[in-house]
Amino acid sequence: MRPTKRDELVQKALTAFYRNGFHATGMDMLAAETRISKTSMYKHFRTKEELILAVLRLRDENFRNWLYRRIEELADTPGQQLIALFDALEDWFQEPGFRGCMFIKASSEYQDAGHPIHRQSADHKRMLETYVIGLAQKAGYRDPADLARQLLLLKEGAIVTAHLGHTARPAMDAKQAAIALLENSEK
Amino acid sequence: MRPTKRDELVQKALTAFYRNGFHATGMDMLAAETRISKTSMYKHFRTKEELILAVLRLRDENFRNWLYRRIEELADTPGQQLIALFDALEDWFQEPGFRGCMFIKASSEYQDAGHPIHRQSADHKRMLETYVIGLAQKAGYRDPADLARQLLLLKEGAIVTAHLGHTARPAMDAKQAAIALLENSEK
DNA sequence: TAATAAATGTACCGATCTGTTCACTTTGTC
DNA sequence: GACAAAGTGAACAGATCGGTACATTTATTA
Repeated sequence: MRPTKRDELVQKALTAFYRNGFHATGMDMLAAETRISKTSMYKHFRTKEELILAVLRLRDENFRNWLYRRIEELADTPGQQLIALFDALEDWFQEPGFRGCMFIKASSEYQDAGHPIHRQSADHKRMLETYVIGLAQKAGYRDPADLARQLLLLKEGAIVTAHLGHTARPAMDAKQAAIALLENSEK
Repeated sequence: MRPTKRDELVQKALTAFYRNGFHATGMDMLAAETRISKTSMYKHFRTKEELILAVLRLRDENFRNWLYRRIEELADTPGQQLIALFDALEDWFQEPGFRGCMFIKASSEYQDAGHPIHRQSADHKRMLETYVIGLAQKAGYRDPADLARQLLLLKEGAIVTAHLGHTARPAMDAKQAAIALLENSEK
């Protein structure tokens, strides 16, 4: 189907929420910034929460697609791709508008474990975990899940540290640590 | 010296902000929850932001004191203490009210690099870094700063992952990774 | 006991919040 | 050109936002 006002709204809302936060971004402000009328917004989404959930779905799709492709560009073998993950992170951290992970932010503002926004954020992290476990399996490691979880701790740590410190350095710190972990892991 | 209303307010505000978030916790709600009148709150703090900054100061003091002591209880030598950090984290994750790192949340809701709340959150992380570098130095590692930054990435990653996944497991994942990193590091 | 400081309750301010209503204009399709 | 779908602007509701005003009560201390 053709891209329409709805997609345009979700895309622009993503930008606004990512830059300003969820609670801090009101629907009036959103209407002004996207130049889409409030009436129209509420015709597509019954509540702000539904809009946020749509934004998170788009973010998940965009981010994972980007990451997977970038990793494939950077490395050929699964073993090298596990390391290339951190080179991709560095690219991300160096982007001008980098403000950390949208899902960490979302789960920070909607903390209840049962809240749809919190659950959807957790889903995103689980999908990434599945992906990295897959790489570790293909690379032939004996405990791919353990290894993947450790690498992902480095990834999450690098994201929040890069955001708080306003530097891309954590990407390379994490990469060095990841290399050490891989060298230490049995096949 | 008896605890004053001011201290009581800051202490209770900490609990409320930690559980509900900063934007989502209004001053009226805060007054109701702490049973301290709004008038009184605004006599001690001119703005909500000033209150939040006081809350973060208290949190920093409480958390670092707790962490340092717990680590000293758990291990004697600097080398062992670097690992005990992750046992301490596990204790924290298992506490009933655990909701992640207050400073990550704060910097998530107040994202501008120059914002006082963001800066103060970054200060907290810097002080922790100084502490861990100190341990790595005393333990005799050749590149204590590099090692400390890597260990801290594991720590931050474990915190956000424990919060999102509602499990304490990331503490032990991080601990295993930390042990591997230490074994791999030259003295 | 009297003076003083600290805390209270309540009502209020203007602004903003999420969400709705309504009359009107644009757009795409047959 | 007719018609329906989609989008618009502006006003509005009821609640809440951060913050203030004021008169009253409670504690501390001389």
